[in-house]
Amino acid sequence: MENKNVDAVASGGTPVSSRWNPTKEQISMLENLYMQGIRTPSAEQIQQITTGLRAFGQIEGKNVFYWFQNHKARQRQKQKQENMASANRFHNKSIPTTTPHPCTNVVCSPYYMSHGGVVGFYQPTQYPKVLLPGGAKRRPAMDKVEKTKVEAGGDGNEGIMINSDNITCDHETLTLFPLHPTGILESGRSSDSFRTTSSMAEATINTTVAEEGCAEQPLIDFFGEEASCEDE
Amino acid sequence: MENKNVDAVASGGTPVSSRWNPTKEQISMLENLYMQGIRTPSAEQIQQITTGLRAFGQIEGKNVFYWFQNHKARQRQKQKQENMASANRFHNKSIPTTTPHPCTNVVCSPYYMSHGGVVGFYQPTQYPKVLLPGGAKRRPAMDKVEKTKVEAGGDGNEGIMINSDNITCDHETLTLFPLHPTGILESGRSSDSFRTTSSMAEATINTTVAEEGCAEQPLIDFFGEEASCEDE
DNA sequence: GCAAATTAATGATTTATTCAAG
DNA sequence: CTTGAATAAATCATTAATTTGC
Repeated sequence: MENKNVDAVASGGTPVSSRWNPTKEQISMLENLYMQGIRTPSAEQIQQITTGLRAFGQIEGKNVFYWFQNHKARQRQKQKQENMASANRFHNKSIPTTTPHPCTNVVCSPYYMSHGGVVGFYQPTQYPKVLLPGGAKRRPAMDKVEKTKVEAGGDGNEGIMINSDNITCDHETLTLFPLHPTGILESGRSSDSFRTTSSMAEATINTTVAEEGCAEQPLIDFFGEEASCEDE
Repeated sequence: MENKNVDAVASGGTPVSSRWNPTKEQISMLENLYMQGIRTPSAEQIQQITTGLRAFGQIEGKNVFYWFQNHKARQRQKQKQENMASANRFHNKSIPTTTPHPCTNVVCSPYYMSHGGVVGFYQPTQYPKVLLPGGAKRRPAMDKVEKTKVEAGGDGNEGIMINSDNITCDHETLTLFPLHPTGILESGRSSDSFRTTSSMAEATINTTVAEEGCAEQPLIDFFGEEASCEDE
């Protein structure tokens, strides 16, 4: 009963599970990461998380990605329902089945981390919720700072920024999963224009194709040139 | 005047363009593909298209993915506006600023290809639009074709299926971009459970990291184990 | 004619919704 | 019913068109 997800690609070579079945440990760790404030992990983070969690069972990057997406969304809607319910308790009006515009400004959890870094497994009872007032944009980054010449010479301190909705991690050492407190990772600068979850859309398919050399490739090949199978 | 997008990574070494700037040829080809019915290319297709279009300039898989997403969405909303406008001309009622539910069932263009295959650059004047009746599901592709044992040995004829919303490409040889009519590609079996745009969420980051061996990796490393940098 | 300012297009992300497996 | 997976809608942000003042 422990080993919930059988490896699924066992003997026959045919995968018997079409979708990821997370292990207890995996879920626990993902939840922990979420608790630490990670809502939309960057590509690198996804990669790291995946690599880490792979020790506990079959997992891919997209699983991590989807997990965060879904968890965030569902936590939010749960929150929203709770909010609506409590508001309803106050006003005692019947909720119309088609919710008109139930204040969509509520975000889930900025979740200020404790200053030190290592947070571990502690469970906060409640996430601080913030109601953005009407005119609050979602991404405070670079509002209109002279677009034409951005690199004029400002502080080169944009750092990692984690980019989630409004995570305010103002220190650069984000200990994502300090099981061992020895992990002193220094989240260096990503040194690229990527910052958000461009983990998706990288179109890598390295799971599907790119398995057996050239023989599996020619699906489109619309140029009709001598399909050189060697991408680059 | 002609060469609109300069290479942008020319001499200085600093990339001055943060986002993809498609070439005229690239756009033309993408539009052509779209016209042929491709709306949500599969991972393999994205890969192929990207490889093909790379001959005309810097391009990545995610660019292709995003292009199709955006183009589809914007074609759709353009259609919707047109429909709304014409309906408005009939009824002569003031449009409420918040459109109630203006028949969202309209899809853009199934676009039956000509039987031969080679279509080339010809431009149809108008796309045949179809109105799905109410109960049309969104994903007709591979309704329940036993994912658990994909390669069991059934008819290896699932082909590419294009999987868009309701593209009805019932023949397997979809010449995507027959500049040279010599491209007789046989759309082989994809042989995996992937079919839709799982091109996203693959979390590959091979653009951002994975550039300089091990030194760039340790961002998360949450397990604190001897970060072996070799994923597998 | 040209560069700064403004607007329009559109590439890139995030969020919401939906489908279906377990 | 829960939740992984996928897609569509909404939104943000950057680049090209364009206008405008000189």
